[in-house]
Amino acid sequence: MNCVVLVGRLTKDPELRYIAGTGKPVATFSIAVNRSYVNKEGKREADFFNIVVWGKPGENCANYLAKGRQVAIKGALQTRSYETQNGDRRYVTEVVAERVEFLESKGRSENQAPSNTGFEKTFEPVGLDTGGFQALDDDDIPF
Amino acid sequence: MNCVVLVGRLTKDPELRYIAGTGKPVATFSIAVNRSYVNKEGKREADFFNIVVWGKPGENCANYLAKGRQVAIKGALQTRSYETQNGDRRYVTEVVAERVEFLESKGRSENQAPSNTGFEKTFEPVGLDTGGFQALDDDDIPF
Amino acid sequence: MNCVVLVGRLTKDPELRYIAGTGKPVATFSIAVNRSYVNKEGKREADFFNIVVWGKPGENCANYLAKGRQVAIKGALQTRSYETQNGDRRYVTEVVAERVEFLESKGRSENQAPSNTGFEKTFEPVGLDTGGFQALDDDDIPF
Amino acid sequence: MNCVVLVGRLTKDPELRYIAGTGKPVATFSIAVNRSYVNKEGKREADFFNIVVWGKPGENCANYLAKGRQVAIKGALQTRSYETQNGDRRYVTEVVAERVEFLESKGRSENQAPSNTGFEKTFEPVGLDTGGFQALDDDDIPF
DNA sequence: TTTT
DNA sequence: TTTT
Repeated sequence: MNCVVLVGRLTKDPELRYIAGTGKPVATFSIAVNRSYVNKEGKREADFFNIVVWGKPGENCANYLAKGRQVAIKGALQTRSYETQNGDRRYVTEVVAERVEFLESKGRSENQAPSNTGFEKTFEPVGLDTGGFQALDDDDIPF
Repeated sequence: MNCVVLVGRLTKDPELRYIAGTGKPVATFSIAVNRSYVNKEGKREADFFNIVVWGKPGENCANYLAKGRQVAIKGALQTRSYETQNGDRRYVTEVVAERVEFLESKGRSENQAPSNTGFEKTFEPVGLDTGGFQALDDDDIPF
Repeated sequence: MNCVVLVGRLTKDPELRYIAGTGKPVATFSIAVNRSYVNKEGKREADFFNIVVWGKPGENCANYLAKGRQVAIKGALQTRSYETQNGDRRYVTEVVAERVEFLESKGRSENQAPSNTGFEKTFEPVGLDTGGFQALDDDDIPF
Repeated sequence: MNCVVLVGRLTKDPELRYIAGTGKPVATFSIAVNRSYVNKEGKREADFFNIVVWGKPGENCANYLAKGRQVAIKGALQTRSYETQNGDRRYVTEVVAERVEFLESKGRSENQAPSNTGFEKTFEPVGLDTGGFQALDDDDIPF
């Protein structure tokens, strides 16, 4: 059992890639999630998480999301390791999203999805298409 | 909003530390969580996550858990950064457990909690005492 | 292990009550959560859930939330039974919220929290004070 | 966003039905989830939830699960209404499972899955086949 | 109507 | 650096 739910805001625009060979789309972005408590200086900090979205939903994220947009994400925590240029192994934890819901943003208006996407009206949450969970090759690391 | 639920097995015995200054206990361990799908070779892989448990529940983990034990964990994902000896910043993602439930293990009997803890009978799940969520200092990194 | 996370909108204003004897505050309201899929008529339906929030966070909900506001809720599923006037037992499932985050609403402006609450600026998510999980007496049923 | 994770034990054997028309299988059962806290008499109570599992995973539940077995369930909360014989509308909340993992039971041995299912060895968690989320007709109520 |  |  492995379940993660996060609500946060994109720290920059999503990146969309297509896996060599299969052509499978994968979007990656990171979100800032405000902590529920404040630190000793009385400030609310945030945590930053890398999100991976496979398939058509990934394309939807790339098309409709942008820096500053608020999203609700459900998925699974995943660890991945890769080799650095100096040959040692590094470990990364990321969230493979099974579902991404676009919440209202009202952030900086320059970051808004263009109104002609019809997004604000249709409110189309994206679900991950089946079979979306699979490993990236080492030479296919999205971050 | 930041919520993680995992079910997995300890990869080794928990480590218990006490924060310098406050004396606050903190247990750390990592768990293996089997993936829900199999890889191209038809094998079920696992993900490995670092778990942090503060306070009395952390002490309970240190006392009653051991390598191989199965647990259900609820908590929040957290990122932490630290400086390496060569001066660059490294980021770690871990799960700060708000609740740890001990599931039946029946693993290798040498790893079992001793029966005189009464654990098997009373089934005492541990809850995190309040206020347990706070940052570790850089010189207090548990991993 | 018992964990629920929901994002939805209040179907009406919260109700605040104080438990006889202890004086403990408890807020109750229900939220509409849009389903992730559409029905055979191509419409997106919603599910409606009863939410219970104990203590100071319950008072915060009563003070700052109103019909139409969007919230993210983390809590535990709970069943409760009560006797109807004709003497048979009825069962209710509700979500006891451990945490309620106020998301931006921008709904109907009459439903907005008054701007002088400072809510929009300070973004003060509420966490449940400890010990908040306990049973209502039969004569203290909030719904 | 609508996410539930539960760990509990079946209160009786699952029931398997096939929807009239489509022939789609659906398993239903209820589980007892122990609360994380004890009541004023110092006893740990439980909550009872109805679980619905569609498709092949539902058949797997019917085949391999039995009263007393421990499971981890991930899914979505759902409300359903039906009309009673005296014509008034009743509301039910249930968990539509998207994933059911069989945990070790070691309960009453008569309730165990027969060892020749290979279940204990292969540990085959069931995932919900895609498209499994849909409404029951009123005349198809599983509970 | 409830499990260990 | 990993568990059953």
